[in-house]
Amino acid sequence: MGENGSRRGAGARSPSMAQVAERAGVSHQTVSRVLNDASLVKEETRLRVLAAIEELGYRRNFAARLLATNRSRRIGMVTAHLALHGPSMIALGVQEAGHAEGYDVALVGLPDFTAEFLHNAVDRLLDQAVEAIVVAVAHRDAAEMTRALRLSIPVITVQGVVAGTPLSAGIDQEGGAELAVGHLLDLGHRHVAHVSGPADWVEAEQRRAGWRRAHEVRGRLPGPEVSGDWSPESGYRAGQLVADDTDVTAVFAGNDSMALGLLHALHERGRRVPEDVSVVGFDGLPDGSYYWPGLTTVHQDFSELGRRALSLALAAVRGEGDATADLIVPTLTVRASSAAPGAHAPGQAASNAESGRP
Amino acid sequence: MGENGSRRGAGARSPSMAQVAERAGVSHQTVSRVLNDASLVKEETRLRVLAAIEELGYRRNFAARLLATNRSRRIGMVTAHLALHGPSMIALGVQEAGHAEGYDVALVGLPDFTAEFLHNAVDRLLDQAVEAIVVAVAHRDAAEMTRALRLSIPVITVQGVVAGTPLSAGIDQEGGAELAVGHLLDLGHRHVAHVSGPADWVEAEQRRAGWRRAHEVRGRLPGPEVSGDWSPESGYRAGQLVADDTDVTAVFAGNDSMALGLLHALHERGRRVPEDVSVVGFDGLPDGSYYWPGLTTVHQDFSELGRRALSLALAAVRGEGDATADLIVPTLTVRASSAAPGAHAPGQAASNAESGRP
DNA sequence: GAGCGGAATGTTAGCGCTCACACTCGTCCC
DNA sequence: GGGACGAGTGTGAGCGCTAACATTCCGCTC
Repeated sequence: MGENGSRRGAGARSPSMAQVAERAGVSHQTVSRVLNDASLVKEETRLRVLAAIEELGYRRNFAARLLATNRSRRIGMVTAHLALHGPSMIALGVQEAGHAEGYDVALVGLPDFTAEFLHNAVDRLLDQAVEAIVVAVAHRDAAEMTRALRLSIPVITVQGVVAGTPLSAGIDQEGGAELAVGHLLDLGHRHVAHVSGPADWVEAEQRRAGWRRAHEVRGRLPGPEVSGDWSPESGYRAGQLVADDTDVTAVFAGNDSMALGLLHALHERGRRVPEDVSVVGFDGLPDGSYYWPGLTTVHQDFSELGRRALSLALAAVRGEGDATADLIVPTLTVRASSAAPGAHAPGQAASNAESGRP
Repeated sequence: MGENGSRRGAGARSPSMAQVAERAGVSHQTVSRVLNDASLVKEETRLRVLAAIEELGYRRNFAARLLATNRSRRIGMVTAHLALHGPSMIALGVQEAGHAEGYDVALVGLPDFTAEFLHNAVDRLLDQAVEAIVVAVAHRDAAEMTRALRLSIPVITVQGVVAGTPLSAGIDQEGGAELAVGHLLDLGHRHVAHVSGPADWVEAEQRRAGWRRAHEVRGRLPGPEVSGDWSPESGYRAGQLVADDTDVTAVFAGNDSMALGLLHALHERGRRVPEDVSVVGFDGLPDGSYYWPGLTTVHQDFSELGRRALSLALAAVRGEGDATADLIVPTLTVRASSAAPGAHAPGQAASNAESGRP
């Protein structure tokens, strides 16, 4: 019984090209042609084939196609901290841009950044025959570790990149930090304290450099530095120190999360923001404008970063050489958490200086 | 020149099983056996094959294997709002659990929830021959829309599920909400206001139901209700209304983000939290404990949810029927934002009632 | 009406793997 | 000492597709 012996495999096989061909009364190759370069097929035949495809609910078998062509049209992406704003936006950007180019993007999220996880992730992607891999891990070692794998496909790094590195796309961290700190200094603060990120992150180092540079170009000495680990908790601890030092009137936090913890500590110790202490963050988290008070921050365009990374990947796949994307210039979003030193609370507007929304 | 004519395909082909076989002096089938059920191969041969694999840097061709077996060992997952805490944690949970079971997880993030995007995403996954699809989209229509596709593979829904629906895993939203609101009522608040989520989200409805129920079982009438859309902005607007109504001493926000906006509005209007108004959220965002004041919230175990979804998927793939996972019971995390009505500010501890950390 | 050329289609041979089955050995038993 | 047996291995076909080549068909020219 039944029309098909289907002696092996798991689930029932879906209709094959041959079946479509039979139904349309043509050869399987004509079906293939319709699906690929329809140009050489007579319109009438084409329609007949298309109808057969429709009727059978045929869909091209990816595995067979890949086996025959050896081209997966798939890009791999590995990212740690998928739960964070930046990485997930980058991933989304890469995916969208990939789809627009007819590429599929295989995303692997690392539960944590270790050599082993990275190895596994890459392994998994290679199994999927990806044509290039985008690594969005900001750890200092990540880029090196990935290159150390000596893959035969292009590897694009994003985040934690040094300007000019081939096959990398990044955001100008130092410039962004300088922008933020300059803003505070120009408001009249004598110097600015810094809560830095972990030393083994390239970006932490770059933001720190921008902080120092902003002081330098104005002929000032930088304020005190406290080291954190990106977490709100570390920002909170830093805030406790800062709150006790009345010499500090402005703080540049290495990211928005630490700024959040910092604000918490300042409130707890009764220091007013921005009247007593101004705070500026980095990242542009969407929630930042609802922190108390609304957080002045440096906004990074992560989606754009993802898009650039993907186009680098494609260029490399097409053998167009190892290009580098220009660094993306971040922008400063001024809200209520930064003001001139000793400024009066400007009423309700204290909450958030952004126009339009709260 | 060269040892291989390699007349087609893109990049150079990697070594094949046949080449490994030749090098090891065995048949390709023996190599296959070593890779699969090593049991039937003599130890000595096995080692020889393994050595050849190592030397050649051989890796099994996934496409060929898939073509022959018709089993991809791949699960698809589609999620909207990948940038949000919940969805990304679920995705991570699914991925991890999948890997542990030897399955690969293909993740597609929807830039937005529309029928077209969903369609595309599913199409993409089908191309990859996934054996099941986990849909983590909480929109009311999502589950229906996905089922309407009449796929021949199992579809597991997660988020926005109704208890008892086959092939679904979820968190007890109503129970969680009841827990939160009960906490406020038991602190002595006469009634609790609610900032609800969008009406077309199942979860918004369920949390709302829990809010009502908590009042009901205590013989109270619920407080006023304001509708929001999950965003901090909508929470902020709701907060402006709540702040003007001194009758409101406690608010249950549909999620933590809205709670954040709500807090912002209350501060702006000079209403103290928790002395004048208590606030409780829902989600358990990691940042919540650093909001000002630390946010009492309902904590959901998203990773566990992801894990359960995956195991349902595997069970379905193995034809073990359309099971349902028990609803996960969320827990209440009490912090400084909730207190008895009219309570005095308990000094520094006001910031956060959690023990151990700030 | 033979011959030609290009458009349209068909035929065949793999891509690298797994599955089903065939085969070759020793070993053991009656 | 011949046959049964099982451990270990080899052989051939086929999964569904594409690439290269072969073939047919048709309208045209001279």
